[in-house]
Amino acid sequence: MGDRSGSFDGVHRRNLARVLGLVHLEGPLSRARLTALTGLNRSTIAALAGELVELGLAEERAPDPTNRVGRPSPVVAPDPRIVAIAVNPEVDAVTIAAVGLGGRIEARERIEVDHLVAPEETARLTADAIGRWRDGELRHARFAGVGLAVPGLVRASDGLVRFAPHLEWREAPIRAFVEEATGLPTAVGNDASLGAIAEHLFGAGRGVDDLVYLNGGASGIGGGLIVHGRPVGGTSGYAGEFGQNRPGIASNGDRRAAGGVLEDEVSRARLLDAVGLRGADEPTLAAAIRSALEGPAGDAARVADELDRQRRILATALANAVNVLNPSLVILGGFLATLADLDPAALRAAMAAQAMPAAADDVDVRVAALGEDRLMIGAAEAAFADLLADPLAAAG
Amino acid sequence: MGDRSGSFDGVHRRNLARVLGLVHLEGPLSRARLTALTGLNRSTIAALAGELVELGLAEERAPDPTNRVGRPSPVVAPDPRIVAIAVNPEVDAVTIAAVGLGGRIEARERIEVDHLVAPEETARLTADAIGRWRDGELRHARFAGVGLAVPGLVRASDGLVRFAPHLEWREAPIRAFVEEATGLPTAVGNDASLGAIAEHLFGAGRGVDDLVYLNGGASGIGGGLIVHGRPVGGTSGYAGEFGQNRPGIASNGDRRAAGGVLEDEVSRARLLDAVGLRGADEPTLAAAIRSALEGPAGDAARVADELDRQRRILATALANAVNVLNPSLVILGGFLATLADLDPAALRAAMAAQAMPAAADDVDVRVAALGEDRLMIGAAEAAFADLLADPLAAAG
DNA sequence: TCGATATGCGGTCAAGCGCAACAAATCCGG
DNA sequence: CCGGATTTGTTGCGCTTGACCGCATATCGA
Repeated sequence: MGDRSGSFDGVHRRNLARVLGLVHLEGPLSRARLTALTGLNRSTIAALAGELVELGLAEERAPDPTNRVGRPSPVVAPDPRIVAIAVNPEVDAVTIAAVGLGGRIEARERIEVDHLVAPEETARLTADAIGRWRDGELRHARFAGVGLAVPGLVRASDGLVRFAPHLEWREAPIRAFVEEATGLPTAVGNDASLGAIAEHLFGAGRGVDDLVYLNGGASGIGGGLIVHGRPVGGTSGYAGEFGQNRPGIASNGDRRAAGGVLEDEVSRARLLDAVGLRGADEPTLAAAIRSALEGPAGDAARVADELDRQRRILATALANAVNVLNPSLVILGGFLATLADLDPAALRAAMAAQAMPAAADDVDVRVAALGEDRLMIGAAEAAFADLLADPLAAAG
Repeated sequence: MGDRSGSFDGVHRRNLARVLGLVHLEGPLSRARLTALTGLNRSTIAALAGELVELGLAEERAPDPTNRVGRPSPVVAPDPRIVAIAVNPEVDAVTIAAVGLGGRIEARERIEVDHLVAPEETARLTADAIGRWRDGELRHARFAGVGLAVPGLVRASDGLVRFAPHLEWREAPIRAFVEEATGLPTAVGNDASLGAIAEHLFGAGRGVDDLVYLNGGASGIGGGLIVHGRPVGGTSGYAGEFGQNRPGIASNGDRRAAGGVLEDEVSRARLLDAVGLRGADEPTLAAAIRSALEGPAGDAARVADELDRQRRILATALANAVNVLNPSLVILGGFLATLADLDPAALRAAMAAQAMPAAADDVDVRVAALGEDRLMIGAAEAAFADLLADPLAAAG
């Protein structure tokens, strides 16, 4: 029963976490604003802020010049020296970044590889990058931990990658490898789930407590859920695998001949195919689709058909999620954002037609906001989680 | 900002709620057991228990005779005089019950009606029942509130029934009606969602923090989710409408000609049809199916086919939910329980075949445990919610 | 009957937050 | 340029609450 939540100690820790969490999420805040946001007393906020400064987690600055009467309030900001290391191994590269407590990317490296990286190699690359930064541009930084965004199934309890098809990792104890190599506490998560967390905290889903996030990548469709303002992991942390779902009803009689799942039907590869590309980044693909739609009639019709087909199937999947979860927001990233952007009204209408009217009325569909920083921010968030949950235990 | 969660007051209230919640959920507990379960000090538990007794929410009894050494510890039990009124309007009857804090049904009435009850009439029937009980068998009871389990879409914020197709209620402010008629604080919820809560707290889902509940009734398929140990309502409280989902992939080419949703394909009416019945309770239906399967070969094959078809479609819907939510348990109630019981292995296998292997491995499929008391218990839980969340505010 | 175990009870202690009074910093109007 | 109004930081005090300690008490087993 080590939680101590019923005791004074618990209150103090919670309040400390609350203040740190606020400056982490909202950026620098005046003490006055913190008293208003937390409901705590001025004197309490002063004490808590002082304690965070002493722990090296926050800093207090001179008040911002404001044009209002009254004594100016000092500004509490996350200590810029606290950073987390975010790592995202992919098929063609490993991206490593140092992310500050405030959410800023302090440093970033994309290490191109000409072979599939093994888990051990990923750990080594991470340790190397940390070493370089420790001696160089981040000489004064304190490294809070490492967060990995892995494109595959990750068991939350021990950070084991059950299966990452494109990296060809199986039952890889990546957390252990990275902790061993770096000496830092490490968190591991599914890339799409971490993307959902990032969008929820800093992106298109700010302040929204119930949302569904779907991301379309080259490797398939992943996603994540936020319920009650908290990320949903499920029992083992596998939650959010929308790509494996089967939307739409099987036509009567046939025993589900085509075993197609969502990510077989709604796929980036099919879009590339339709416009005759072989690998392109998202803007290129979007531009190619747009120009194809305005090109020769035959091509245009074929591309429009494929877009329409994918949009309808995606709409069914979204409608299913909306019926079950009644979210206030659906966020689409990757090529799903492209698909949505090409005709937002059509997607919305198709979804509304298949979801319960009441639930469909509540839901907003938006495009992801964070771009290529998303996974770095999500992974850093995972790395910061312990610190933010209990600053005293993690930094004291 | 009236939550006071950061202050001592907050600690005290939380601890009080914790102790009351434990005796509510687990039944009578010795003070010694409470200290172990909460991690609080002996003296603290003694004080909290005393306070609950003074508030009239609990009672302390002489120690149970135990065969262990040491001084026996007094037993803390929920005060049997505290009751909630649970109401479930249906097409052919309104069921009203008085449920004790311990979860026991203290009184119950099923009022048959020969017409569809209006919301106002439901409120009146509830007030009448309370009046009779107040003067009669529950003379000494304290009524904590009213909980309604409505077979339809309920907006959580104000207890408005958006649409209850079988009752033909539309935009019915049932909460206001019942509060007006009874003078008691009233909570309203969807019947299946409340059933999920009941099964989670007292039934097949005890102690399970991530579960999916699906109930098959005459009117369709409803459900509820528990995530992080908390019921999921969504933005407006509509969450859990699995019946409106479309499982299975549309066969290529055709534009989803059959617009069938889950509850069109997996339905009690079709099962009744298959065995040639016209309305029967669940045991009768189950018996009819079993005997049909052992009857003439032609009939048996037809019934088996229909069972198989429904089972496959249900399995797809379950697999979708398992992929997205990674629950540790799926609970099936109503005719879905019958469907599962007839061949549990087949259902499980069909689900596992369509879900991600890792997620499918984690999940257990069980049949609901509470029977006809389920909705009464769920509705009572909704009525007790305020009291359990903050005993001081609600009873002081 | 006595020792071991476990609990209740009362008192003391420490910790955390709210509160109130005072001081400081800013704006505004004359 | 000055004084009042306003807002907020600072400081010391007091209240509340739960932990801890010592002692009394209750039960069981030898």
